[in-house]
Amino acid sequence: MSTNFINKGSNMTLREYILSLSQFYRVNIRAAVNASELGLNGMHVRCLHVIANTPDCTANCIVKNMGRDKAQIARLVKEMIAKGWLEKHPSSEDKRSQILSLSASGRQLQQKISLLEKTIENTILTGLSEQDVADFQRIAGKMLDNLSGSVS
Amino acid sequence: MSTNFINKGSNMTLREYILSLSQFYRVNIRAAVNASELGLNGMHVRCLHVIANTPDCTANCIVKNMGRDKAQIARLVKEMIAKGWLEKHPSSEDKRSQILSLSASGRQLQQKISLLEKTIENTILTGLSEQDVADFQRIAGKMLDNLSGSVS
DNA sequence: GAAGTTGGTTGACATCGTCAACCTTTTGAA
DNA sequence: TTCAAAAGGTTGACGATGTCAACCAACTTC
Repeated sequence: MSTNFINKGSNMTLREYILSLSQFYRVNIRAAVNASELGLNGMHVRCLHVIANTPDCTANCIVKNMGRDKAQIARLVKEMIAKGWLEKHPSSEDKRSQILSLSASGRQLQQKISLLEKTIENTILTGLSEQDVADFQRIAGKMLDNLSGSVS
Repeated sequence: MSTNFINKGSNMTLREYILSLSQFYRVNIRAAVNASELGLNGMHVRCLHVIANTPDCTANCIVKNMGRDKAQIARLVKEMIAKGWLEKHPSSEDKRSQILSLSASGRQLQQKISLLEKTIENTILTGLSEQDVADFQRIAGKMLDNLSGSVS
C-alpha cells in the first residue's frame, strides 16, 4: 500500500493515469461545452458522436456503442429528436427500427463540438512528439485489446 | 468528420482512446468487485482509495480529490462509517473536521480491491514491454500536466 | 472584535439509470 | 412451413445519484 501512497507525478499507478486522464478530459470538455451554451449534456454529446460516425445508425447501435440501457437511449433519442437535432427514417432492413441521422442543426452542433474537442486535443498534445502520440495510440490500443478480451 | 468515420483500431482518435480505456477499465473493475460480492459501489471504492492514500484525511480532502459535492461526500462517508468500513477521530488542527481512516474491515476491503485491480492491471499489461509502460506513463503524465494547466 | 470564509450536516428536489412489461417484427429450430 | 423464442423499441415505475440551499460552528482576515 505504501507504494501507492505518494500520489505525485511519476509514482502514479497505471489505474490512476487511466482514470485521471479521462476525468480531466471530461472536466475540460464539459466546461467547454457549457461555456459555449449549446444546451448539451454529456449524453447528448456522446450520442451525436455515435450517430455522426455510424452508417445507418439505429437506437440499438447507440445502445451497443455506449453500453447503455435501451430505455435510456430511447428517451435520449426521443429528447434529441424533439430538440430538432436528430431525424429518423424507417429502416428498409427491419421494420422495428428507425434510421437516425443528424439534422442540419444537429450537424452544426456536432461541428461545434468537434472544434472544442480539437482545441482540447491540441492542449493535450502540447510538448509531445509525433512519435509520442503514435506510441500512446499503439500502447493504448494494445491495452484496449487486452481489456476487451481481444475481441475488439 | 469522415476521418473519424472508421472507428476500428489504429484510426481511433485520441479522445476515443482516452475515454474507451477508462470505460473498459471501469467495466472490468465493476464486474470484478460485483463478482466478489463485497457490497461496494464505485463511489465506495474511490473513497476507500482516497482515505487509504491520504494522511490525515478529512471529508474535505475527499471532496477535493474526487471533485464531488460536499453533501454527497458527507452522505457517502456517513454510510461507510455505518457499514463499519471507516472510523473517524477529532482533528487536532481544526475542530470542524474529523480525521477519517479505514477500520480493520475497511482495510480488508481495500486489500481485496487492490488484488482485483492488480489482476486487471496484469491483463492490461499483457504483451507490453517495460519500455512501453514507462512510455505510456511518461506520455500520459505529460497529457495530464497539459490538461490540468501545468499546476499539477 | 467583527465580518467573511470554510468544513460539515441535512433538507429538498432534479437528474440519471435500471428493470419490467408490452407490442411488433424477425429469427431460427423443428 | 409453422411457431416459439429472440430482438428492437416504447413507456411506466422506481431506485440511485447528484446538486443546490440553508444552517451552524469554527476558522481566518482585516
